[in-house]
Amino acid sequence: MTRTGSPRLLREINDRAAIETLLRSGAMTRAELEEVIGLSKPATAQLLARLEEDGMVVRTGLRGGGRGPRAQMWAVNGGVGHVAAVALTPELIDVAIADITGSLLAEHSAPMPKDNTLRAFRETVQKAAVLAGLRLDALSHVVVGTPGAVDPATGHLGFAPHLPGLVDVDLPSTLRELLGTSVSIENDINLAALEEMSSGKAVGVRNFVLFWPADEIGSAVVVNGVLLRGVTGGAGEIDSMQIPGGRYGDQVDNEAIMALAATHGIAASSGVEAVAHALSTGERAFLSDLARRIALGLANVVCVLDPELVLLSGSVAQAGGETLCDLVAAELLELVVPRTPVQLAQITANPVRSGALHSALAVAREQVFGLPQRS
Amino acid sequence: MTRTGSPRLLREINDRAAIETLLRSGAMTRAELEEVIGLSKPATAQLLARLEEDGMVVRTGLRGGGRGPRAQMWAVNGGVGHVAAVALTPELIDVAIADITGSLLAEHSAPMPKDNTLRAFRETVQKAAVLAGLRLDALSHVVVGTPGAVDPATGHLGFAPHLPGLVDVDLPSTLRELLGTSVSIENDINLAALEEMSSGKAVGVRNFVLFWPADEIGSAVVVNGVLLRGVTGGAGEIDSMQIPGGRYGDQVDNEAIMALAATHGIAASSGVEAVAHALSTGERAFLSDLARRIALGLANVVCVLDPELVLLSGSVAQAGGETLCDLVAAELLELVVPRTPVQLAQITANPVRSGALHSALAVAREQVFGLPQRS
DNA sequence: CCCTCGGACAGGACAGTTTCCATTCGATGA
DNA sequence: TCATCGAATGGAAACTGTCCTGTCCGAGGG
Repeated sequence: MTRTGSPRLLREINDRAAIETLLRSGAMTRAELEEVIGLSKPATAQLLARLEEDGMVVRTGLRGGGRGPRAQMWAVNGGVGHVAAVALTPELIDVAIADITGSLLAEHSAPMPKDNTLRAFRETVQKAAVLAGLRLDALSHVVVGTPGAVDPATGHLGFAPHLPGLVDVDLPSTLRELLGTSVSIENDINLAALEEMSSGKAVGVRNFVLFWPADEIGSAVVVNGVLLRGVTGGAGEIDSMQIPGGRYGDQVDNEAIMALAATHGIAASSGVEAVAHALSTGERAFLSDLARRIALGLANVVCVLDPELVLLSGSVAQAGGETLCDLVAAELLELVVPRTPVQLAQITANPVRSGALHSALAVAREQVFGLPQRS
Repeated sequence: MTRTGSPRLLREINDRAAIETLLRSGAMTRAELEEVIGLSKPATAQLLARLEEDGMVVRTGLRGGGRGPRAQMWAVNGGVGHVAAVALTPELIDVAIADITGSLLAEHSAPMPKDNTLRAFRETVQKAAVLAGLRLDALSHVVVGTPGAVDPATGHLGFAPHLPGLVDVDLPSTLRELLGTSVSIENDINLAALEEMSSGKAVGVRNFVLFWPADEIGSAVVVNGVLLRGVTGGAGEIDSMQIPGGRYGDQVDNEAIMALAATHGIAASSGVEAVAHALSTGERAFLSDLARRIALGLANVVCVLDPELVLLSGSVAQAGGETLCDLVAAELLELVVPRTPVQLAQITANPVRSGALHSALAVAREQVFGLPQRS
């Protein structure tokens, strides 16, 4: 039940601390590592020697400049593990390969075919691996970011995935066999939230909600620094939330936004276009109405979670910019007691794939080093 | 940043494991303790001798019955710390005193006065302490359970507290000075959830929602085994949630339930009475309507959190019993994708004070033993 | 009377700390 | 320009702290 408590445990604790430090801060000298992990000189030296013996760390040159001899620099050996991150959309299969330190080794993408989806998936990942000089079985872990969510009980992809050939199967098992590696599947919005948390607006924020109005609406919930997935993988799937006027999804999805725009005399072929048009022409009434609708649903989320921050992301939010964001914040203030700040998400360049990469790194590091996940 | 990693750390780890085990399982012999914490016989003997020296553990008699010599029984010394749990309602100040092992030492309650609330509070707690043979400053920690929630930023009690004399002050600081001890204030529904989690229907459930329709409605949210409080202390305050028909609170509070009952020809002086009456006369239509209203709000909570379980508690839910519970579950199934089970809460005897006691014990144990965890 | 179990002691293994020494190389001053 | 100093690196030996294995003794029950 409880930990063993033998001296061996100390080794593990210190080894993990050292590798974690080297991963977080990059290459450093033995003296710097001492400082961070709090071990003495001989202990740190032995630790590094042992990890080098095991191939876990490598020497990466000498540091010059200061007084005294040039200090040996140490870094985690990237070769001990590799990961793949895949962003799946109805249009594209987008793959990135990195080593365990997080260095990007290769990128490759291919259009999503009409059929033979699985085969195309495998070939695209394999091509990316080859570009990185790897075989598929060299991948420690693969994270696939996709619309919809996987129910852990069944492995089926639920919540309107729009991905032909990937429904009604146990997707994690299927992909695991297809690639011959450990695979996990994560909701795309969740991954975007992960990315905001590690290098966007939500750095250091332990409780926030990322709201994503696009073709489909959805959200990601982070509680105590951990992504909330839900028992059936459906946490944050607020499309079916009931607000005054009916289902939330029916009021802020693409069609609803276009319809709302039409009532304000704005003709547009998509919600994004309508918002962009309204913004450029200074049509505030439409944006206010839209903001009120968005805020109605957000208010319910804020009631339940009382988060530190609400982030708006996705194409519609980005089109609306700070203007829409401020309008939503003002409407939200009228509806709920907490004065939750609303901000635009920061990451715009492929947040899903970046988040998948972070997620894959966390899993692979746990596999290879036994590290519990950290950001 | 990272832990020191010296051999001394092992001591701490093992000491904590031993005390945690003794707290969880009660008195035991050295051999039994060995088994649980995984130390050898001499190490465990030394550990106990050292803890006895420090006054942390005591010998509690000998175990007989088996072969061989009678083994010494060891237990945590309850005298190293004491806690108080207070349940505050508009009617009553209800205090319990326990030692750090959780043994109840004294109970005492007094009616809530119209004014001089703070003085009455202090005197009631002090009386309880005296009954337990203690002075106020012997209390390691006091947890006060109350309607409403404390905003950590201001210390003010928000969300309709109904407690005269306790609003518009920095309540934690005020009470801390009043008692001269460490005090924390916790929402009553949150404490009820804590109690369900430690000895009710939610044992082992890491993600659930406790819904509490009574005079006021509210809920508690547990995520990853941790109570979610929210930045302003307002997590779970779903009273102001917007559902079709308006504010959730206006549709399922006491008055709304009576009004709804009236439309079904049921005259009652309270919501509880209306529900009880409907149940005894087999008036299903009213209960169905009520269940639908309740489920509408719950559906939104389930959308956001996708919990493993929804518990219904509070007087109205208890009056409705399994019948109402099943009706709510059925309605919920129509509204959301996840098939979240809905159950009646189990703890009916003063769940708030019991939860406060657990909470206070957790804090005091961390103070006294440095234990990071909750049992 | 013997077997079993609790308690205690001794020797050894493992991990890390302290202390000391040799080496290197920029900085300082003659 | 060159010698010297001092700071920083790398390594080795001796010591401390913690726990484990093995052994022994004595007290009870069967």
